[in-house]
Amino acid sequence: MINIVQASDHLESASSLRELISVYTRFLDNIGEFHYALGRFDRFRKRPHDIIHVSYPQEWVALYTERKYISDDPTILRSSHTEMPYLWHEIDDLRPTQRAIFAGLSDFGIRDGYTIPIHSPDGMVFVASFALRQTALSSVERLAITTLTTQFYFRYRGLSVPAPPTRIRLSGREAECLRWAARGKSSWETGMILGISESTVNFHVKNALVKLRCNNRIVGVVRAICLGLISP
Amino acid sequence: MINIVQASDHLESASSLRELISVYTRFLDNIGEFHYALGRFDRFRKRPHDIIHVSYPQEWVALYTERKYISDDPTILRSSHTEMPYLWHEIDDLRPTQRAIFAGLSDFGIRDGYTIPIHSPDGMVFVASFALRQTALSSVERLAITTLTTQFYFRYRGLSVPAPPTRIRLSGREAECLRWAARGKSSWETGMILGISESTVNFHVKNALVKLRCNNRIVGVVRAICLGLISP
DNA sequence: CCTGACCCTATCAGAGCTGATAGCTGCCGG
DNA sequence: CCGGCAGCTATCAGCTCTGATAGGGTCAGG
Repeated sequence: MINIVQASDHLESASSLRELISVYTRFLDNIGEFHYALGRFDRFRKRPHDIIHVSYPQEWVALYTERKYISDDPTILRSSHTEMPYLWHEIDDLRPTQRAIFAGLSDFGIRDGYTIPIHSPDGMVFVASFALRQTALSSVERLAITTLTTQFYFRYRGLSVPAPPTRIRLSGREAECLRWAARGKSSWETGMILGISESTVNFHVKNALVKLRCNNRIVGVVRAICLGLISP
Repeated sequence: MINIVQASDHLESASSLRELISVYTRFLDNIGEFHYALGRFDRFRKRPHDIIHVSYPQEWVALYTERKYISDDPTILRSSHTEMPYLWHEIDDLRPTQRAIFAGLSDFGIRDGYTIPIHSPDGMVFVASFALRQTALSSVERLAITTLTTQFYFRYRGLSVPAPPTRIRLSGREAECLRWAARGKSSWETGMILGISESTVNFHVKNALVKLRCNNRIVGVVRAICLGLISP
């Protein structure tokens, strides 16, 4: 059995993606024998944003790509609806096309698997899938994989984006006007509520939009909410 | 140091929320001495959906409630923007009202803390905060807390009754049109993107607005995002 | 005292959205 | 085979927002 503390330390001190992956896979290989795939997806459009690492058989990857399985992959689909790790056999209600994917996998001796999804607030999902050959995973192995993968993900995220330096600040009025817009009030109504004129409301909203770098109040409101500058 | 494997086993076999919390807190108390608070929130409206467990000083809880700190709590705010655990001193750009919260905490000897957010795809966030007294957390302790808390969360979610799925269902076109509106596209532009006419886009958006029971697309977009029907 | 940040007001043309109304197709299940 | 639903198209009047421009004010800090 691997030493999770040690593994975590190694992951945390990785200074490049390449190194991170090599540390991760090395520890993973000590847990058991399986193929795995790590990627990041948009939860709504199923397109992969980032394929981080794949150790599936070459032929399977080719088939998967060729047949565009990604748009129907039940593991990715389920991952976009849940934040809980799951075993593949727990997935029910498969469409025929999805059955075909699992059938294809069984040609490679893969009967089951384990997937860990991690959701970001921006709608992205990190999906780590582990394809099992013969043996099922013990609860200890699941714990090790989950912990290792979580730590991997944290380090991966720390390494990948140097954090967007978005320090946008709205003035009190700007935030207020946007807030009422977010609640469905027109500029005139907001003016009534705040006791100022409609033009002033428009003025504040427009200044807010400039700060938020967008050109209509819909995106403005969405962005302000996402940035925590206003709440719905 | 605690045995994580053992702790995880105990958490997994808990058969009630009460038991789960008692197992969790027992193991947690072996790691170190700190107050903690576990809750689940709506990422947009900051209202707590569920306060699972709080071990903060009684007086602080009273003060927190009385002064409605929850709507300005920097740890909750940050948790709704990130899926990464963080130490409280890493939070910068505090508003005066937020400074007041931390100042209030320091009266209880709390100088720093550690928070773990876990996001669900439906826009809920589980937030686990650990208020540290004197000593900082070692990386081993952080790992233990994070692993323990993650396992706790999984079991907690497994135990809690699955929430009734949202009644509102948008058709593919409706969601698509709203999605593009949320990204700042006008009806005409959306029409170009989807290869349909501007009037059709307006038609779909309006139908979506009826379903979402609101009368302009700004609230429509906000609500659809809150309900997890589209992503920002 | 000057600068910068914030706040307030206004006007106007043109683009964009809302709300009501009317009618088309194709598909699915009862 | 019909009804219902999803999808698509259209028109039109009236309201709302956008973008540019041009003024007014307070207040704090250098």
